[in-house]
Amino acid sequence: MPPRTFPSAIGASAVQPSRSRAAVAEDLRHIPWLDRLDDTERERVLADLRVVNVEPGELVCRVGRPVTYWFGVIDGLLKMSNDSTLGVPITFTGMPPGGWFGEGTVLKGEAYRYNIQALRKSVVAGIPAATFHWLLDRSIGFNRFVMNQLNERLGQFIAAREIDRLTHPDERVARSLAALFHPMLYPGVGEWLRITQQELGYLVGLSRQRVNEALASLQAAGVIQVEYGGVRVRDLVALRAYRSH
DNA sequence: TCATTAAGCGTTG
DNA sequence: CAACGCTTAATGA
Repeated sequence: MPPRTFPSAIGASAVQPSRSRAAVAEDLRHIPWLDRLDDTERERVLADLRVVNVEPGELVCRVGRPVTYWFGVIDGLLKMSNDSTLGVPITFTGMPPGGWFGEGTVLKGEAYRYNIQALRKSVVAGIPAATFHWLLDRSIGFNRFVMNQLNERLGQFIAAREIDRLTHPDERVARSLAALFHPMLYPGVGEWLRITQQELGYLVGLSRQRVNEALASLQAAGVIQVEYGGVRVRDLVALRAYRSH
């Protein structure tokens, strides 16, 4: 069975159940821009919002597909990558909880330029492109959120270029981790990031053993704490600036 | 030679 | 069962 994309995953909600009312209510608390809207705006968003469970490997959106939704990660972990049929598969970034993405594509009304795929069982929300534009046209708070998001992501982009230049695996892991702990882009993460060493390996481009070794170094340096099934930050600034010796 | 990796497998949470 | 640690053989600078 070919991987489903987000709209069809919604359409298949009879097969793959939507979230329960209680679960969705809990999900809403994890949407960082919702409290910037007025009552009218929030009412429309709640009417248009779709929240679905996504299985590991499932595609949330696919390169070349026309834009349909602006997406957010409620729970789980997604990865953004290029189209592997067009060349060497490259993972650009991971998308942890609290992250919203696709606004560049929605703004331009173009086709998606990346594949977004679930690395593990996740919960993904989306609002239709029309709703996104409607919010942009009337909510200053929403505009601020999107503008700030674009700005912060530009910083991530520069950081990613730096990571590419780093040769030492420990430093690459440190910077990549720091990016995932970004408090504004991924407010759902907090201090505790649920990510396996294997998943981190996929994102950074290293093997599981090497990631494990790097995490041990970072823990020895006191910047993180390695725990079962994830990582806890102790010192985000130091993690970002970590140098190996 | 040295660092790194994929794969397998036993252990642990 | 998922995540982790450990071992081994292969790879490449």
